[in-house]
Amino acid sequence: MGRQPCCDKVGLKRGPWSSEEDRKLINFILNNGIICWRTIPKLAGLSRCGKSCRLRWVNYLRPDLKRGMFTETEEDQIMQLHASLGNRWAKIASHFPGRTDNEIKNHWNTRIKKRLKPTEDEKKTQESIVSTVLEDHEQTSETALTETNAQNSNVIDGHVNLLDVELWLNQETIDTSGSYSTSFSLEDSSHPSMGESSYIQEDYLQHWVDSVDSMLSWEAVCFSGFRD
DNA sequence: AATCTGCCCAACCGCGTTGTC
DNA sequence: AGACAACGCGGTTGGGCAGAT
Repeated sequence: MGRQPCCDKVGLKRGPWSSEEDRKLINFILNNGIICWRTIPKLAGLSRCGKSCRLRWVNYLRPDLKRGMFTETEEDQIMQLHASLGNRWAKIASHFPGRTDNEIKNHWNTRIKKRLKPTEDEKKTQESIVSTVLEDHEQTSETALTETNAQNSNVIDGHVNLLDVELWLNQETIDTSGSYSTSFSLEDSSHPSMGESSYIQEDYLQHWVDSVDSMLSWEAVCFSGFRD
């Protein structure tokens, strides 16, 4: 029925990546670039599927990744973007150079979502607002439907598009809480794409390789310490 | 000190999309 | 046109960790 797994699981390693595997993947990509994810593990000497390699590179090893806590400004921007884009994490991430979709998604699910979770009182208020809106919409739409075909209306067979209501409610919350500005504008991302990676200065790249190397050797010391 | 509980996040899974033949 | 392969994305899982009991 469904699609076959991207690779047969036999003989392929899964789970957390070791520092040795990271080193192999980094070295390979730095020397050869990314041509075809499916062939990379074989050529780089890794017992992983291409998908796993891609994920590891994109979410963890990429040189332009910005790690660490999200600032309040970033959180506010994420909330704004989520209100307009929904769960399109890749789109949202494209507005944050150095942040990955996975990182933003995790942050949203573990932190921001809780921050936005309404209290019981707020829930009741929202529910009453929704029912009022629904009633109003039904009344006005009935009139409208008899007068016109209302083809572009948000009301389909008498039902309001709930997504619009939700967006509207979000907007309401944002406006009244004053926690973030409504004059937010989306900036063009200066995030370098993979195709542009060749423009990265050589000394910058070298600096990064050095830092990754030291990080990996530090990890190696830690891991061997644990093993001992 | 041992156990439990909840949180965080890296990694995986499966589906949709896109490209190629 | 459709079959297939590869990639990209969003949802979900599970292991490690910290704090609570």
